[in-house]
Amino acid sequence: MLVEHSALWRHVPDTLQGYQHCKSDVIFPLEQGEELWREGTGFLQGQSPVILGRESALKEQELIATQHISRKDTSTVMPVQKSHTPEDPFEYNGLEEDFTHTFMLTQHLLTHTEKTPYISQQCPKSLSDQSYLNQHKQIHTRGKSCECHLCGKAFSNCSSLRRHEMTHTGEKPYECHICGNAFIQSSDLRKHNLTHTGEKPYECHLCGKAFSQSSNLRQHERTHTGEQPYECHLCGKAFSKCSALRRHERTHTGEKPYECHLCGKSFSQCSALRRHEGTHNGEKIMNAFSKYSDLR
DNA sequence: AGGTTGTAGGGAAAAGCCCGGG
DNA sequence: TCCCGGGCTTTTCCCTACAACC
Repeated sequence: MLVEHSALWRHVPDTLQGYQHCKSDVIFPLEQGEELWREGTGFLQGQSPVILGRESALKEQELIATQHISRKDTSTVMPVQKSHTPEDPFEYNGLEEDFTHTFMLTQHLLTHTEKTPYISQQCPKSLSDQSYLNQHKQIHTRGKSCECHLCGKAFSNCSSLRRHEMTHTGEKPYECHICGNAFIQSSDLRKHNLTHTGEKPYECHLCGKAFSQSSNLRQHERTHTGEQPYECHLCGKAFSKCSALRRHERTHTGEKPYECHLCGKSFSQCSALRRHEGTHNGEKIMNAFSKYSDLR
């Protein structure tokens, strides 16, 4: 099974994350051997060259990750898994070590690929990875004084850091009394509670449709505005949401991750597989019917 | 013509994480 | 410092429509 791109994407520092780029904007060019970053001309021109100046390292990283990362007890059919929990570790075949977070694994992988440490120009600190260094720079440039010792990310106050550190430790202090799901932040629990109450406080002013989360409303509003911020860099076709772009990109790559367990035929979309499986059900019914007829 | 498939539009639900303000 | 609300982002699953093909 291929590692999902989120493993790599999570590794991209915030200097990228504020941008309206689907992660495939970054990953796909890498797969095609393109440069994300060129001095003054890169498609993310104007951002820190830190990330994109190391496209070769990223390519190598993804290649290695693709070759070595496997999830324990993976299903061969399901293409993408939910986010990973501490109980759901990643395994690096090369060393047979478990990593509770994908980013830890990617960081670890870099220890095999990069030899030169990255030195902060503002302090004596040296870091094993340039994205760490990028995070670390915020301490000097943005007055962020609290730094995560695990990933290098910097925060303006230590309570933010403590909360962030829970993403590493797996600590989730806010638990739902109804279903037992736990969350790092109280606001996340409140958001979750709306799924139990059915409350939908966000209403579209154009059609009145209501949503439980503001982001779902925003997604919906694009159906009114026609906004399509996600563009395929191969054919130029644009989509209103990132997942639609990623689905579309499979038409270029030929990737068909959904396989029929009855006939082995593969499909690019889950719903296409399900529809196809219905044709087998029709066959089963016809077979049963003909057997019944034979008996009579 | 009808069945099957490829593709895309859009909805729904949910979760992870960060930021800024009180 | 902590809590809270808001915002951004992503993911998965689903249904459906339409066109093309066999």
